[in-house]
Amino acid sequence: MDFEQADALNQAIRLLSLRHRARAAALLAPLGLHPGQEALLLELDRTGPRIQAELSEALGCEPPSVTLMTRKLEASGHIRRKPAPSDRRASIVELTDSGQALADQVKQLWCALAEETVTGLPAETVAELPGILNTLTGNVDTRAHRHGRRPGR
Amino acid sequence: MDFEQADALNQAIRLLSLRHRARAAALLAPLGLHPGQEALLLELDRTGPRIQAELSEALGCEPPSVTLMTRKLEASGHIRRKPAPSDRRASIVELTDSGQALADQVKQLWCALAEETVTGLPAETVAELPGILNTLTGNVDTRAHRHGRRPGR
DNA sequence: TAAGATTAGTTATGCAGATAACTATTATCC
DNA sequence: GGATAATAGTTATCTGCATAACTAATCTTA
Repeated sequence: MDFEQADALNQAIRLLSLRHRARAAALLAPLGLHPGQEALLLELDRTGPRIQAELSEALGCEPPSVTLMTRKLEASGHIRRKPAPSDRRASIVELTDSGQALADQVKQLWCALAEETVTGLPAETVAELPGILNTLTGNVDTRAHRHGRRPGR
Repeated sequence: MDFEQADALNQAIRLLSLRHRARAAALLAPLGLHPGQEALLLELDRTGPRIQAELSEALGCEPPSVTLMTRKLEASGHIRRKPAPSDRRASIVELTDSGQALADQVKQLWCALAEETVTGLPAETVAELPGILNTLTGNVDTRAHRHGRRPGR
């Protein structure tokens, strides 16, 4: 692959990251959320209470990041942490009522953001897009090989 | 669009951002670069000396970010700043010899990263990918409307 | 030309996310 | 059982990028 193509791709990914995150931030701000926190709420909404190590794995970020996210969401009353009965090292994270309500709002925003994002693309392309992006992610994922987890999808 | 699809898309973009950036960071680290800095070097390599305001526009990040990037790259000797003759507010940024050499190395890395990223995708999809991603970026770009610049592409 | 608006750049501060180094607990294996 | 390894979580510190507030220079215009 020549440099022109490579740069077009890498730069496109970089810019999409910046702009999609910025747009998400703008949409989440009225809810009092910063980008990244919504992922934790959605994950808890999807699968129920989890310990932080599982959240770290599911969100694709490192344990110290989860520590900070949970601390802030706990401080704002959207999640609760309680000790895991079977393992005194672990703490279980779950949504509070306010967190559940917030997650429901985020889900609506999330739909609006996704629709806005794919505006103007043919439905067929839209349908393929998550799979394509997951392939790209899996190709550059150095994380998947660390804990015996197989690459994305 | 229902939440499942929307979340699949938003999450895929978020994860691709994290992993592509992390992979870039791993590749750039041996050159002594942090992710983001390579974009500035490549831009200067592409178009020659620019003032910071132009770099801010081209890189898609805000002026204070450019201030910090240029300061660090100047400290490491890869770029040089000189006053603009026609505008005493502006400073012109250009590559040093070491910066030019570094940019050439980055260009090679960039090709390797792009090829790694699209592994396993059909060539036709790869060819369409930058355009698709730029469309997505343009759709969520709140920046383009600020300085009379038309969206993406 | 003098007043106001715009633009280039910086500083201060806040956030997300990373790694490194550490504690406390649990698992493994001789 | 007891030493060792692995795991859950935290703290400290680093990065990039953001906004807000500011200075200095240039442009506009009345």
